[in-house]
Amino acid sequence: MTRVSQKIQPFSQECNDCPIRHRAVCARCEADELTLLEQIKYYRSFEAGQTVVWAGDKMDFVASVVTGIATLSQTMEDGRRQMVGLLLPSDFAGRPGRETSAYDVTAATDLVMCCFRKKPFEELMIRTPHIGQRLLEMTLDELDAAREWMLLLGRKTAREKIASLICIIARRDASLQLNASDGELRFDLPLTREAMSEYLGLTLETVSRQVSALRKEGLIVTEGKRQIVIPDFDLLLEETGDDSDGGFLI
Amino acid sequence: MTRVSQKIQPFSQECNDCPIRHRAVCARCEADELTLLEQIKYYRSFEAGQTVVWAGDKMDFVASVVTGIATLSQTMEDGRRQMVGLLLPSDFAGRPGRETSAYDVTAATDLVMCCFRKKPFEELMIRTPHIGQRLLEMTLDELDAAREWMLLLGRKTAREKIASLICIIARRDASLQLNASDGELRFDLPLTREAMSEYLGLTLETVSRQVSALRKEGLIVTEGKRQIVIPDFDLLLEETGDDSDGGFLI
DNA sequence: CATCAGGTTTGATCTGCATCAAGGTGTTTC
DNA sequence: GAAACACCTTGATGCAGATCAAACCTGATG
Repeated sequence: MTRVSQKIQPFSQECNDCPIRHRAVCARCEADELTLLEQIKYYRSFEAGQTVVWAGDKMDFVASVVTGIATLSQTMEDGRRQMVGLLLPSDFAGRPGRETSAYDVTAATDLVMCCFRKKPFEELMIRTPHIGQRLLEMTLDELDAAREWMLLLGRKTAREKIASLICIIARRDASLQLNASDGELRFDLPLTREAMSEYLGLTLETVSRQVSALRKEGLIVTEGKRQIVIPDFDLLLEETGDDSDGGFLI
Repeated sequence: MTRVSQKIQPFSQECNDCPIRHRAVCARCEADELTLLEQIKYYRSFEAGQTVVWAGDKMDFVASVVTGIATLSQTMEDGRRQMVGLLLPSDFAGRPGRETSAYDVTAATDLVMCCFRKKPFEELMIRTPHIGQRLLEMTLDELDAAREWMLLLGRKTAREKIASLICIIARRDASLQLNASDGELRFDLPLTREAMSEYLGLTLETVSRQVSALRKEGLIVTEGKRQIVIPDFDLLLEETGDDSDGGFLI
């Protein structure tokens, strides 16, 4: 049993529409709450590259990702960009109690989001406190992920950053698709080199070079454009600089 | 009126012991809730440099900073360290629902914390939902701060990092002490060069050089060891690389 | 007062990543 | 099928910040 499979916490796919992702139990989705959510929800689709909202724009909804990948980014006046959030299916976007978006929200791939109008959602939160509780849990998880990310940005080398990102995606992907066969791990890396560079605080040239380096050393195998195979997850994990156990759980 | 004073959101000093800091209204501290908190709280003092808990250690309390500064840091196997949280008076530490600390918690200065035993605190959270609500609000604020911090770590130059840190401390300090006289701003920078470097993802030599550079250019004035004067806050703000308005609020 | 220790500054040199530049690959469009 | 486009790779060069090293406070201790 490899370290990957140990760490995976599968959660029910059927709950993607629920604004609060469930890690395990779906029964907590009480019927009336779901009915209320039903009434205020609507779907929006975006093509890869499209912007969902710009930083500073009005954002009168909260949403959860159904399929695809969305990113949160900040931009400096001179154009330097840093990704600060990566939203995979079932992840939540938007902040109750805030009028405008603090970040650019962008579709990294084709994207479907399940949106809930903010006002009624906030009212629902007051009526059903366990939505707030779950939101708190999720926010604390995101904060932990952000702090792991800060370590990556502040202290890791380019090589370690790339290895870390691949491991993070692999884990998340595995936990979504439950395709973790021991040893080898195959998945889609659905980010462009540019998106990866924005995630990692590097330039896209450096990303390209380091990916090539890992490929040449056999730590990863690339098939076609975006498909990645990790022959030995533990071996790649050693390149991340992370503590070999404990580690992060994103 | 300078940008500093515009942004300051003073909150009552008397609420330091309350595990949830109040930004404005203190009246929400209902009497019975405070009584319950009274029963499960105790104080702990630490000297500058002491460790409160190590990452991975059992942490059976949550706490808020009464006086002094605490830091959260992560350490890599080879000793590289990155600060991921900076706790000033009234800030909250610890995560309900987690047994062990994910980070090293360290006293950056002499420190007094008001601790609450975790178990009863969690029970209290269930009984009084608005504690959870405020905790959610605070966690969202922390997440925003973490994301601002990620931009700093990933994209800013050493000079911009230093300027940003000084502005952040100045703002927080001003909001605590309400001593914001327009124009000039005087406060304590209570971090060693090493702590600053851990915050910023730099070496302490680089921190020292950049602080000297800002001093030579007159953007800051240092008095004695740790006292800092900012003659013109807006001028320093321009060195941070941040959007001149909007910006971050922590 | 001399010594010491923790923290700070400054200098010299090195290096990892950014920058600038050019070419490659696969996919869409007409 | 050729042109256009989006994305990726690789090479050459430069520089910001790391590293290594030494000296400099300043307050504490005997």
